[in-house]
Amino acid sequence: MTQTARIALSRPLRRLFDYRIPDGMVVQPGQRVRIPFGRQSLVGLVVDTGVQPPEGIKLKPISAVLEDWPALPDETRTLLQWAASYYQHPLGECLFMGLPPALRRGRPASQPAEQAWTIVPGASTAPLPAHAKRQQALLDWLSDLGEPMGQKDILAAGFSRAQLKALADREMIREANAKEQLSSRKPTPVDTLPELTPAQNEAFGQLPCPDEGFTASLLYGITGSGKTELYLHYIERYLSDDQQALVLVPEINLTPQTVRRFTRYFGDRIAVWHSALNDGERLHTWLRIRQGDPVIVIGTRSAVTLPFMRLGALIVDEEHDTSFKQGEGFRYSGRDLAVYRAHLNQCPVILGSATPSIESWHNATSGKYRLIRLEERAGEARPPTMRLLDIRSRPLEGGLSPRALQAVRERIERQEQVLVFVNRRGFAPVMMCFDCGHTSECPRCDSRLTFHRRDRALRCHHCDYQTAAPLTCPSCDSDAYKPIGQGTERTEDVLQSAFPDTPVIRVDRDSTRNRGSIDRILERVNTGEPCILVGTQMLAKGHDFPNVSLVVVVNADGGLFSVDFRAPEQLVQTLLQVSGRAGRGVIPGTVLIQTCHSEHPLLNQLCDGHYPTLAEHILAEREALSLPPFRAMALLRAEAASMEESLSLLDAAKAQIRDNRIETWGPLPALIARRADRHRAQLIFLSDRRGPMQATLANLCYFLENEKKPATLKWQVDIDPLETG
DNA sequence: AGCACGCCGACT
DNA sequence: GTCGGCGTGCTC
Repeated sequence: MTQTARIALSRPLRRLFDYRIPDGMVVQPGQRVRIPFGRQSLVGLVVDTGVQPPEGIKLKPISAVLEDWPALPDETRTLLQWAASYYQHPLGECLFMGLPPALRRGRPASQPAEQAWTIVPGASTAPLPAHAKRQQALLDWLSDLGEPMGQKDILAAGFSRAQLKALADREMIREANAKEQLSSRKPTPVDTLPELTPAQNEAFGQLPCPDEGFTASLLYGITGSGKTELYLHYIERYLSDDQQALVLVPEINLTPQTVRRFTRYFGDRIAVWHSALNDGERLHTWLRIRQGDPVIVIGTRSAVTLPFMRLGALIVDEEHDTSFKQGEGFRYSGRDLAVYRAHLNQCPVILGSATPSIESWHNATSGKYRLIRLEERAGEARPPTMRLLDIRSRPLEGGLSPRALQAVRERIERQEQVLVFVNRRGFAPVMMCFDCGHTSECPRCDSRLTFHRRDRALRCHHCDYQTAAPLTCPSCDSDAYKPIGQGTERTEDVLQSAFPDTPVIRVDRDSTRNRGSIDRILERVNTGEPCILVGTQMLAKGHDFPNVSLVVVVNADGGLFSVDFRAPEQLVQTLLQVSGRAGRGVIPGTVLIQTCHSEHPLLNQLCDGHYPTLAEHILAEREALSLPPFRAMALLRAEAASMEESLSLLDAAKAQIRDNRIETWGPLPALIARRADRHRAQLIFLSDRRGPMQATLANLCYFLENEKKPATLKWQVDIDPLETG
């Protein structure tokens, strides 16, 4: 009987292809192979062997195996296969996510050893021409070191390739071999961990012991309670010297500061994984993990697909953060995959947050996860006082009420720092004509253009359209054509003129576009000098500003009356997170929340600062409406050149649903129906049971893929969507 | 996704 | 008369 293999390709195809295994070739699942496909030669991943190929097809043979071990180890492969069916995404694309780009392209799974140089014994005494000063300096330097030095470091020290070559030609230095390089690598010194506070110790005692196997825990720790210390201690205490660990963090939290904090205690065991790594760095780290080096990976969501061989613990920090869910393509949740991964590896997973997602809170309070509470701030810090400021019919300057400005003034006079938070969601500055009411709209989207004062540009935040802001109204030519609403720039200006001697630092996507700029800002704030930070979401996330004593929320109302069912959850999380930036040091913190709805129950509960109450409130609402987490939700989105095309595809999809356990809502045009000249609509699915829903969606994808339709008509499914607008 | 084959407009 | 536009069909 001929040997066969079922193979996945890095293509958006919802099917696999069978090949013949030539005599003498050994192939197992997870292995990389080279195969003929049509008239091209591709890299494939073996999914299964000994399969029954479809009838009437002549199998082509596998050309070669790329290595004799599986590039995807069993758990990683199982994880990605599960994810492919859960998220209805083509298996091949999912599996190839588990490979670094170099391996996807078929490059060898080995690392070219870094070129290093070492001195030839006795060479330092031999004479060099007197004019060869740099060569002499290099020779002396290497001689003093007495061990091999990487070429990168030599060049970084100011020497040139020419100087290296000259010395090599004189046979005074030579290339070091791998063994010499390895033995010369010194472990970085590590500090001992600071002691835990009594409250932290109490929580620590409740964390799962790894020999319990799989456990999922929610660590609910208020802002400033020191969750990171707990993670550090957990790894230190429970991870053995030969085990690997994964710490997932939101993109924004993976700053050099975070990494430094871990490296201080774990030295060379720390490896980072995020979108800014280049292909060489990715390959290097991937190989380290695949070889079973006892690394502790700090990474963003895609790190969950790394080929861990001896995973001992998983931590998801700020687990509520929406950046754990990929927003396009393979729309997976890194947090949810981490939980499944822990289950596969039979190891603990800890989800940490001061404002847990409603899903996780539900899992914890219903007993599916263990709930660990840490409700005391570490050190001297006390929770901040939160107050609502009603701004109905109050004069505002740059969005700030007189009372808020007065509060800022008091803090600055006391040499403290202030954070002004602009919740830009639905509150961006637009240009409006005060004579005819004209507002500038994007020609390609159903949205208004945002005014950027720096370069007097009008930009669309939903596509890449931009244009110079006209000086007079484009409709009636009136001079009364002015920006309205508050953006960070306007608030920044008002604050700067009110406090000319105090630095006003704006932190938003525009001011942090350059690499490392956020880090420079953080360092500046950490000097403790009085300053005013003005910014968006970015400021809400996990940073520690010990000298900030006042947080002003310019407008809290964006999420109060949204059509998106997750808006209240996200509003509460954002406001509590940003409030948590106040009073982390010894100075007590105050939070002022400006609102036009000071009687709103959600905002009033928020001022008690007690997240569990809010979470229970939101959960009760979700239950009443049979929304997640009480029912599973999925979304089918469509976009096309016209709304009719989008809606008719969704109608056809809806007609395919015969299972009465699945409820459908829609199809309806999206909140922003036209975006970059594409007309978007969506169909929502809800069900009590995940199984039937998954089966139905799989059939639906099969149907839609085989339905012939114009090339411009695109569709996608989103399981557990975060945005339903 | 590629990459082919295939059938209609402006060029040496 | 040809080069080339991208429509649709297939890849074990």
